[in-house]
Amino acid sequence: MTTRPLRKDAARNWDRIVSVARELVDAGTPLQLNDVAHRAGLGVGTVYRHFPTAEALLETVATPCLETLVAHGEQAMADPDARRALEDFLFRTVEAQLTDASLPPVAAAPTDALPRTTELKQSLWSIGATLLTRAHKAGRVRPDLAAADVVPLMCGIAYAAQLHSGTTADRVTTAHRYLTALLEGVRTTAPRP
Amino acid sequence: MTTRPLRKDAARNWDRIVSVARELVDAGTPLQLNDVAHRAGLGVGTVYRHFPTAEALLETVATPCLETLVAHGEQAMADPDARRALEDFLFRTVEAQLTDASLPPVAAAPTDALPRTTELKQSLWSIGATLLTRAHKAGRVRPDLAAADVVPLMCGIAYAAQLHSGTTADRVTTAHRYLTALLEGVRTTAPRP
DNA sequence: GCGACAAGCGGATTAGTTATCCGGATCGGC
DNA sequence: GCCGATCCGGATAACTAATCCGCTTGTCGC
Repeated sequence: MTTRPLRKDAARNWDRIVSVARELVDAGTPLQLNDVAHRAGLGVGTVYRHFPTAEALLETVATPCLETLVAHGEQAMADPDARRALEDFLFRTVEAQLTDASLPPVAAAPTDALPRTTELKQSLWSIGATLLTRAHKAGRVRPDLAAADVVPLMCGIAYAAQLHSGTTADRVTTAHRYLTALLEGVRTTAPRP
Repeated sequence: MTTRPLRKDAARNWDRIVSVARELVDAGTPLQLNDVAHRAGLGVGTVYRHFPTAEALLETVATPCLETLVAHGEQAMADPDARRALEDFLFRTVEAQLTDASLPPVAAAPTDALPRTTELKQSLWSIGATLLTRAHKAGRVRPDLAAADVVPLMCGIAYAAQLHSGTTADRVTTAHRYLTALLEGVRTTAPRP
């Protein structure tokens, strides 16, 4: 059931489109397929054939980042320190959203254009759940938070940090602060005065 | 410098437009001025004259809620318990955003269409800052959070809760949980085990 | 009341955006 | 180098946003 590889020219165009889209995303410009086509030096039809909607293109742009996040998450599950594993994963998730503008809309969308996206999002979701459960079982966090809260909270924190003016680095710092405060609120040991 | 009152028919149309817009917002429909005009039984020109952009109309719809929030905030400043005053204010702010769909976009917008909106947002901002400072001075919260963090965090929490499926009431509960965890993370006294 | 003029109305029309469709070009296997 | 499958391109249709101006209506002085 593996679909045959694209014809050479089609593959080349696909790459061009995605790379133009990546640039636009990084520049903060909203993706408009006609615009992408023009910038890639291609006909509009070509772009619409490869990506029926702007969401599909955006998800394609976001895919590598999601894959990286999943990889890091799986790595974190090997960490013997359950609390640290959770924290690392959460921090990475938030940071990625601030660093890559393609992630927040993809993460927040209730429904996906590409099956692959759904797959990756589910992986992230379950990694978060596993890490949280593990930290909880190890007695390192209180049970105030449920597995279903992890991803939304990360999106929320990224969103909050995004509202601040300043550089991306500033926002990452801010998000880190928020995340720390939140984690402090769910830890089992009392903080030092 | 007070601008003369609207002519009677103009005032009536203004009301109609705002009330139609309110209904659309409550229904979760994005505001389209042509659509609003049609539903209000008015010409498009009439709507565009009163509200040059969809943002202006949305802000007008949101204004009463913002005013209520400001009023509650000012009331909270009279509470002798600094910590409780802060919590009340924060909770109300988050709840309002989940209850009224006009608030989140207005709160998050970096720039406003109406001067009145800017005014109200600044009030909210400074109320939050005051309450936080007061709670801090009373030794009830740690200085991890700055005044500039209050509003973005409330937006972020509302955003996170919004990502959950379920009824509005469910989301309010969820948001409350998030806010509690966050506040727990910045309190000065150690939580009970 | 009535006239005159400012204020407001309406919706046809223009500008801008999104998406489709199909005749023609290109590729790759033979 | 031929042929069919695959893919391209951009004209065009469909939809949405915003403007403009001739006509109507309310208000105010008499």
